[in-house]
Amino acid sequence: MPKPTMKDVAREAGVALGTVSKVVNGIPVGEEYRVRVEEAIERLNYRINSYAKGLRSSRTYLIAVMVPNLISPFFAKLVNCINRSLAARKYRMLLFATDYDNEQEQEYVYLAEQQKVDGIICLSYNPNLIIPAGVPLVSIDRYFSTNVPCVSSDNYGGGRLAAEKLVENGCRNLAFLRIGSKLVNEPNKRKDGFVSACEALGVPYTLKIIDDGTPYSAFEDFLREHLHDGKLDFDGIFCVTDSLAHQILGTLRDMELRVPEEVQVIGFDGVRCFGDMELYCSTIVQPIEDIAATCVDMVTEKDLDKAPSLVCLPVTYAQGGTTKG
Amino acid sequence: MPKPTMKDVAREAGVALGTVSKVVNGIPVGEEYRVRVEEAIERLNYRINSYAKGLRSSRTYLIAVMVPNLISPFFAKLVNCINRSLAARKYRMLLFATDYDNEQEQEYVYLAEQQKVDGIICLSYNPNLIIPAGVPLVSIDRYFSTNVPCVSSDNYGGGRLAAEKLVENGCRNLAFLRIGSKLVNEPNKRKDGFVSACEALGVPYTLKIIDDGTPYSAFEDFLREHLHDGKLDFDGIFCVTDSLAHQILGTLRDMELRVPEEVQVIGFDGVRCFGDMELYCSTIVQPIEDIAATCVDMVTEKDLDKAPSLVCLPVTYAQGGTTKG
DNA sequence: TTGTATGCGTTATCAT
DNA sequence: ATGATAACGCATACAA
Repeated sequence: MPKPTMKDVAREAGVALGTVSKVVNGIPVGEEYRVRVEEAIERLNYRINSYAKGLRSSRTYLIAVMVPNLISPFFAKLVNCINRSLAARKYRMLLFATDYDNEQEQEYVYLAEQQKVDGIICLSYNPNLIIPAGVPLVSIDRYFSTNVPCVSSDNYGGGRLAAEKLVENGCRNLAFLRIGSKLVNEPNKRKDGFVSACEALGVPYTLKIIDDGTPYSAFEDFLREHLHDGKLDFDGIFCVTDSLAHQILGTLRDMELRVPEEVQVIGFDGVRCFGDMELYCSTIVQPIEDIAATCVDMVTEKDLDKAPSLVCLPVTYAQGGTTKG
Repeated sequence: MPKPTMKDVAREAGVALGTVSKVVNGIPVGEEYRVRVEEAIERLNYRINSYAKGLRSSRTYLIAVMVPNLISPFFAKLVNCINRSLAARKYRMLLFATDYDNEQEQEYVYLAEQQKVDGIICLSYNPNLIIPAGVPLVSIDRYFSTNVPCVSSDNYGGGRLAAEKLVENGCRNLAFLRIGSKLVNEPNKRKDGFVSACEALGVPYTLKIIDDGTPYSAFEDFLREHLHDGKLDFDGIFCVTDSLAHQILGTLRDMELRVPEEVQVIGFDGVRCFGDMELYCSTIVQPIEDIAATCVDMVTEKDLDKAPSLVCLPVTYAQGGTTKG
């Protein structure tokens, strides 16, 4: 038994095809007709065919979401929140994990286009990503151009906040640690904010920025160079991500430096153990829910053109045990 | 400028519509024609409309994936792996997060059906889930019935392995800790395997199983009851998940019990910090990649009927610092 | 081997 | 307000 179509429902209900369509789409129709159609739908267990619908109308209620992966808890939670926001608006989500592969990302954008998605939410660091006209696209964390809205957290402010918190907690000599691709400029804003606050506060600081390919041991070497008689030159370290902070904490432990007594550490992201338990470290928390909600708002909005080209969401500080306060 | 259709390509290339369709679908066609069509496609930047295609043909290359959420690192990694396996076969993924809501799960199954997905991979603990005929569905971790293939890890074997490893490492008095819904029977297999191994090895054991609503402190109370003069009755604890093990480790630390010297702890899942760093604890590792690959294999296979109704994948033990070996 | 014509299930535009 | 009918873009059986 092939799946019933509107035609079958119409025959079953003894009404015309168009009437069924109206009932299905909530368009007003005679009370008696409506009931008959609804009963017929129930009896036949009819379900609308979204392909036929998508072909005819332009709305598909499908949004493509592109992220590097779901292994990283930050991305995972982001996608989780986006999924919820989307579901609340009756949108479905087509998910693409790009694994940071530029070619794949481009491929997926085209795929999304041919899937006739109503929009794309993408977190990509591909500098050359070609964005097809006609499909609303919202970018997370990466600014492409004025006509591609970007939503991100206030990385600059977060960097400032990190420095301020460290100083507030008594630190007098700071370090900023970062690893990652040179192409990605958002993390650099964290650095810029950090530097700006250090200078405003008149606190000395050191930057250690290593490239993506560089092994982690570069940081160990760096820290060891700054270790004299069991005492570290720095009493406050700001790491560009919680993940890095977590690694650094391990290294500090190996060096027998007590945290937060001798060195205080702040990360960035606000990632939690098992997704919802304790923080890994004191950190600057990204407002993931807000980012997700904002993206969904924008991408499902009719007029993406008149959307702001950059939305910067406020971050907050959270004490996670690796700072004094 | 509306998007070009096959008709436009045909006109541009000076061939018939059918010829374009053949070229697009890789059906042999005269060399000269093929080239002309491909050039026209390139010129017009034509992309096939998957809704029209989906309407016409029955394959949509869309698979629906349903999981409770992506916050839990286990689910996140699972979805990540499924996404990869799917992509490798040119399938797209429609993602639904159910938040353990039975009603939503049912709703999503219907949605998937109307989206004409080629199959559904679902991780649901809904005992009454109605599975529509006609859409291949593969279940993860939950056995529905013989005609719904289920793939899961060897929970029973994992339970055995945990007990064996603890005993192998010198434990003489074990405990099994579990929290969760009574409805979910897979974790009970972990318990059953654990019990079976304990009895085979002649090692005394205690079970502490609490209900989903119960606060975590029930475990703290339990442990404190078994603490005499700073010494715990148990020297080996098997926790039903890594997440629980993680919490228990915190409690043991508060009780000033040294791990693994005084008490050894084994979790279940094999979850890692930040998705890819160190383990949280010694653990029984679920073969997530294999589970994902198996699901994708089965759900994309033509004849799901002749698939085995239960595939049980082997787990492994991994030392994560909370056991002696 | 290439072209033509029909229909997939729906929506929307018409008359009625 | 309801019913008939023409697209939507593509695949395919059939004719050339």
